[in-house]
Amino acid sequence: MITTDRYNPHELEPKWQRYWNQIGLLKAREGQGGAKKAYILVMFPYPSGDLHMGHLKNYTMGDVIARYRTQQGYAVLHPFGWDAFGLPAENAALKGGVDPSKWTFGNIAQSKDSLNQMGILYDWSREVTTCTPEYYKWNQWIFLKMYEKGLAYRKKSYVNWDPVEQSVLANEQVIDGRGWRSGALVEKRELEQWYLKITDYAERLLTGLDDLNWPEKVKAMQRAWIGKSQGAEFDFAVKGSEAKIRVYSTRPDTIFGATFMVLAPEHPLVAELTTPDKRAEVEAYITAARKKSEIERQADAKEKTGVWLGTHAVNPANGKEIPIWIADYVPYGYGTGAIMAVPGQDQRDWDFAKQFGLDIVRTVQPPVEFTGEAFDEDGPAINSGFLDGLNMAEAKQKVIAWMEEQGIGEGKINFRLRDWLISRQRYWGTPFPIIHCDSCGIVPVPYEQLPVTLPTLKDVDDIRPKGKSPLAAHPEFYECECPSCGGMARRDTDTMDTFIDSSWYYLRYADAHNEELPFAPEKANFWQPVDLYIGGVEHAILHLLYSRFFTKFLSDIGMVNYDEPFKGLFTQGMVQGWTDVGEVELEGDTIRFKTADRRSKLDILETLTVLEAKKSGAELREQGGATHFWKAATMSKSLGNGVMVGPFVKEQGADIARVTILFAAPPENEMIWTEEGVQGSWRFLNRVHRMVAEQLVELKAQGELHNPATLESADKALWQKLNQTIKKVGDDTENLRFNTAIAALMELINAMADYRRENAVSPVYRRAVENYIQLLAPFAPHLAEDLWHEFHESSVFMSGWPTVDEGALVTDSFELVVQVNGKVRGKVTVSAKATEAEVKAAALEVGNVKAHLEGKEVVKEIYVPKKLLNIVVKG
RNA sequence: GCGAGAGUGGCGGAAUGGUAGACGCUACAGACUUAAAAUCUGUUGUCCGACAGGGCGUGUGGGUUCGAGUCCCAUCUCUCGCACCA
Repeated sequence: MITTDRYNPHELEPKWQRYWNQIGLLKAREGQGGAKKAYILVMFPYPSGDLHMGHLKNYTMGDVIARYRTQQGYAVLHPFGWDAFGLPAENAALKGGVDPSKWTFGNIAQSKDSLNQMGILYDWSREVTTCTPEYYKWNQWIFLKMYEKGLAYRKKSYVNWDPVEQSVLANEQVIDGRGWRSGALVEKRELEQWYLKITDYAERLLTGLDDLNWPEKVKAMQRAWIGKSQGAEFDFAVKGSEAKIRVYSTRPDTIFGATFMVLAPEHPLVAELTTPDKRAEVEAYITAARKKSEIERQADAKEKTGVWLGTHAVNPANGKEIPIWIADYVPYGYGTGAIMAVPGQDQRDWDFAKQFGLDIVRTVQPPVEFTGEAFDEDGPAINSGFLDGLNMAEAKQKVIAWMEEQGIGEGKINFRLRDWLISRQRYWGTPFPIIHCDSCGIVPVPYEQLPVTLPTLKDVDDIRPKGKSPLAAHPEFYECECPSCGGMARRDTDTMDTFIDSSWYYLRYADAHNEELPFAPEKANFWQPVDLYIGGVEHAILHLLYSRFFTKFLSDIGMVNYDEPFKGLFTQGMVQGWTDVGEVELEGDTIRFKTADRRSKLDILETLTVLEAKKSGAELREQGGATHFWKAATMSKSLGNGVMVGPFVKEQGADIARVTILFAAPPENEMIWTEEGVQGSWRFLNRVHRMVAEQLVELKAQGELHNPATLESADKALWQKLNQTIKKVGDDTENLRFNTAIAALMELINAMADYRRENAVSPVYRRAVENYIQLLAPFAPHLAEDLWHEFHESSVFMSGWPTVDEGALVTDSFELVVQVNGKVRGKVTVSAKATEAEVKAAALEVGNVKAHLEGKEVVKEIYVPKKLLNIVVKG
């Protein structure tokens, strides 16, 4: 019941939130709605406590779609959970001595509160928290299944070591040579660790991308990461040795131009191929290379380093002896860790050859105008014996056939993707269900003994990083009986990468409380695949690739009948807030910062000109007699520029926040949260509120709208505008174009206000008001529900989605645009029934058109029915 | 260097090859008010013009077309991602 003329969100919002809980709105029910199901998923977060508007954008978008689909009568699954294992909980424990579990659940409660206050509805009965044994038991189960299939294995190898986290990292977690979380320079260490054989799925992970409704950018990133290349693998004989050096090349056609060879410093043949007089130099180089960080290795690609081993290989194509070098520009992990260097066709080899005075032979003829160094494009082969004259494709084919005939090599496809290293030397994660037994070796924990539970932390000091697993300090955890021989044995004390947790959580939602299996296949199959997955683009490779891998594996063992988890993906833009970067002083045209903290976080130079500042979107503001530098920046805890959900909702309202987020910009763009934007949302919702509140009595007194087809003039126009809006809001919501959907609603309320200036409340107006509330409901659910209950007993979300009266979209007159030579010269309203000749006649009557035709010869007329007439004249 | 995408008012942004700038913000003017806020009305790309109307206008240069923000070619700038992977 509307008790006041004022729109009072903080009074009505809690009321309807309680109501939705009561009626179980958005509780997922398999089979409801016939065959129509919608699985709407947002990437589950790490539970970090209080939320700000930046956190809320994707949840709001998901909620809009979930509510929209509910209104349409779909069976909707809109679940939520917590990616709860991970470092911050350990850090909090180290800092404050809090138990990681307590800390995590405290944060979850706070975050949940923020979500509820925003009116974001989930089926909380399916909530998933990854740090609970009920969940991670199934990480262990899946791991054991992979172990059985040979997809989980142990390997000793050079791994990425994060010296700050004191743990190893997967390749995907090393960004620009630094740990993705700590930002520390990653070192190489040789360790034995658990790996998952994601490389077995490389081809399927690549081809599966084609049919996905994902942003092209994300697909491109995954393709690049998988990095498929076609070429050949073949042997070079070593002079005076039995050893053969195997190389991989995508350009085997250039083999005649191979004038030297390069091995990666870690290559196992290096020692054997080094002559005694070179040994000291070579060993020094290897030691130096190992110490070098990735950053240093990449620092200046032009500046090549390397050492000749003192020996020669034989080019199998022309029998020439070519020197063997080692250099760190050849990565050991890719291909065979050795290359044939063809400086004529490869710039890196060219640079290396120039640096060390090695031979350069072109084997592809560049065009005459070519002025570059190495020529890596197509052209006729030269200096290449039996390949001469052939183009690249022909030469490749021929040389591979020749290699196979000679028995020295064959065609080969290579991937850049490496196996996934999943061991972590951390406490707060899933223990490996593996036992090491001196007599039996590696023994998997039997399924019936799962879960292997994480021991309670006794001493905070255990998790202080010291390079070995904290669980090794817990004999009560690792001491065990070997399931195979019954003797004394030791559990694996590492924990799993937290990305394991997020690789299948979307399947657990389908059956969150199953105690027999990770999920029942038939339940997963009902909901899968996810129809719309919303999250940040920062997960374009890591999480999305791992999840696809897991789904393909689970599909292979018959757990699901889909092998792509996320049919639709949407990557939302960030929310920025105005940020006080710090106090500055002005010297003429130059701004100089007095503080560095936020300035350096935002990568802003210490001094810059006023013009540069303006160009970057910054503003100078006077406050308390000092000048401060303000700039929009992504909301974050560390910058302190987040608009917090709790206080905002209390003072302004959840619907206002939702509309502000949705209307400000297209959802894939970043948006800047501003006070003006909030004002605009308030004005809009207030108008909607008044539209009902101020004429409630008249609205309720109206009868049903019976025969829309007989409407006249203003009524007819309103009916048409209403139906156009129903169509537009529906289409836009389908396509996640919330900003234009809300713009259409604003247009309609403008049209309705115009109608009321000249007309009394009428049945068609009442229908428009009711449909308006239904269209508004996904975006501003509290207000819509409140207004809806003025007219109806049940929820607006159970009221259906308004259908478009196609007949209303057909007009009986239209505005014809008249152009002369493509320029608009007039407009005239014409009956829809008018013939083309009548339309033209009407157009020629327009005064301004007449003037432009004066004394000219009409050459041509183009008529676009019901829209436009273009008269082409000459003279 | 390679890949993906984007350049439109003072700002965020709209425009199935067919009226460029919807909708909102800002600003200005007016109404209401003792006053302010809120609200309502109007104006708001730019230049000429009192109006009618006209010229110019979607990064730049070409092209296709009766007609181009949209399609094609070239070019510049920006954002994001990848980057010694042969």
